[in-house]
Amino acid sequence: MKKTTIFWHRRDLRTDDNHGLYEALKNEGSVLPIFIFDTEILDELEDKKDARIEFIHEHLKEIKTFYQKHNSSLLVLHGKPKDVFKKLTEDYDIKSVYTNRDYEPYAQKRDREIYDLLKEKDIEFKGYKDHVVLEKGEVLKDDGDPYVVFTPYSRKWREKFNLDELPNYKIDDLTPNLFTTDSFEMPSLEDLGFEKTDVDFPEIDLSKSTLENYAEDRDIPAVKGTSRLSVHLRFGTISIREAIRRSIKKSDTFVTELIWREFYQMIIYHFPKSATSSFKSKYDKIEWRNNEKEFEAWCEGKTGYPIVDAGMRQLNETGYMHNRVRMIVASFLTKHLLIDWRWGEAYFAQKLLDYELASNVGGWQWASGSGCDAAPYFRIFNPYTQTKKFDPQRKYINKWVPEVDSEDYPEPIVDHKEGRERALATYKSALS
DNA sequence: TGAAATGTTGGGGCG
DNA sequence: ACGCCCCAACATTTC
Repeated sequence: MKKTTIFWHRRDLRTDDNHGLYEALKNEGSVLPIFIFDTEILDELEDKKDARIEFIHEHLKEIKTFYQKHNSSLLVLHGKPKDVFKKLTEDYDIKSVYTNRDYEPYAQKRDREIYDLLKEKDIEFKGYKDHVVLEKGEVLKDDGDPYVVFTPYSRKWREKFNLDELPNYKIDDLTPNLFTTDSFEMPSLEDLGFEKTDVDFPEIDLSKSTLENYAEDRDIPAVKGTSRLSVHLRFGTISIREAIRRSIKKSDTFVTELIWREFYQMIIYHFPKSATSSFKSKYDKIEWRNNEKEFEAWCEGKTGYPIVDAGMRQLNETGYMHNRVRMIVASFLTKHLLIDWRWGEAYFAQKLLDYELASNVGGWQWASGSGCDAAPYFRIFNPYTQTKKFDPQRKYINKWVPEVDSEDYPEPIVDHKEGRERALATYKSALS
């Protein structure tokens, strides 16, 4: 049997500027690219019309077309990664497995298991930095500890970053016959137990005008002022290096957002427990009200607070919510309604096309006050003030809550002043 | 990557 | 001209 090297695609659904793929082709012959639809993850998804699965599926088709142009194919599998690899080691004489590193707790555990499994059979498992520009261990305090505060982290990140040294892993120069020549059928969406949706996927906008106006426009939800990059970065349909190359000289504010992303990736790697418990443990003492009826009203966009309801309806209808509004609805849920941030986090996980655990947990813990470098708990957003500042014409509100001025629109679920004071009292007693 | 409460200042109306 | 009050505008502090 011919020696084969596997390249395992995960959250890097592209062949262009892909570090692990580049290394596999550079160092090995006969590379077999694979992707696994992981049932450990898929089985957790309640809605069988999940646009994210469709997004992955669509992009796998594109990747496969690319490989086919090189007389190869893409092997798409369905199952538990461990079982899949056991089978692969029986079907192929595998020399090594290449992949790109993933810093989430589940991925870390999965990769450790695969590493152990392969090691028993004397197969190398090699991971590469691809998802971020600077990873764990590269941006540390002078004493070697990871940063837990954003501002000094970002300062160090910018110090370490060098545009001229930013690699572009082009595989066009590498010999294409390094791929295996097998041919595979890809499972359909239905084979995987999912259905087509009618969701539109956002297209990347890194145009000159968008980036130049980014600092000013990004906070206005009625304006199309953001890059729409999130879902593409999450699934790696664009490389982070390419995103930086195209933006770094045009908008500092935008690059700061990309640094926030790396900051949270680093936090989840160093502090995996923060995915499910408060970064600052004393915040776990807060006595959440966790009223299910109120949670339902929040989910459905029926709180009687127009800006909150607009955000939740945008999320429900499109799988996306403007970032400014994400902060407002998160503050409202955790402060005004005193509902556990994990409930909100889980709802976002279910609905957001661009759901990324590290950023989502980071954002929710920031809003609830429990996170590293979070806002102090007494910073409570006033939904009306936020509306005046960021949606003064109420364009965004009118778009998503057309009945806002009619009798059908509900009364506020809680009075702002009372909600604010209740939150202050509850947090204060938990933290004192 | 707040907002509200409280404090300070200074212009203007008025007796 | 003066003191007094009101209050907007701004600054500071508090939550």
